[in-house]
Amino acid sequence: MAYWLFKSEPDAWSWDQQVKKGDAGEEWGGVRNYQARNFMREMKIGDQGFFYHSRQGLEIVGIVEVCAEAHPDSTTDDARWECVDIKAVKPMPKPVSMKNVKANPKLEDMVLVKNSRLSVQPVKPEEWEEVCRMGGL
DNA sequence: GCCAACGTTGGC
DNA sequence: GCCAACGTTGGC
Repeated sequence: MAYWLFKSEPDAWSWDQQVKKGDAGEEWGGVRNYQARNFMREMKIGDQGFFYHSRQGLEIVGIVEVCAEAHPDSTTDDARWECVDIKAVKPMPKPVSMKNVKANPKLEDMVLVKNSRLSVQPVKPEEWEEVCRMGGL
């Protein structure tokens, strides 16, 4: 079981929209970054991820689960791009903000802090536990 | 809204 | 294959 983090601007695709999709989930399409795509190729069904609101919100608002492994991205004909499907699992009782993440020494190596531009990122198990604890889970 | 950081593109 | 120019992202 691996852990990940998915970033989205709530203007484009928000946690609420993701929740409304329910167990059907939603294709995480539109990613045009090789690093991010490569991480999606590594994902397995059942892997867990944080759902993070960038630009507006700047906080981890919920937990999602991978419900389809990497497949061609339907938002393009370009065969280079693939994506997974994810579904909402549960919201964070207390969303964990970027500020809180930065203030926590245990999370100083998180990709979210180190490379804030990467839209799909791996999360270490110890980071996962720490963020869940901070989020009230 | 600004702008630094990063990834990609394309001329050489 | 280098690297300058450009476009985009995302925290502030």
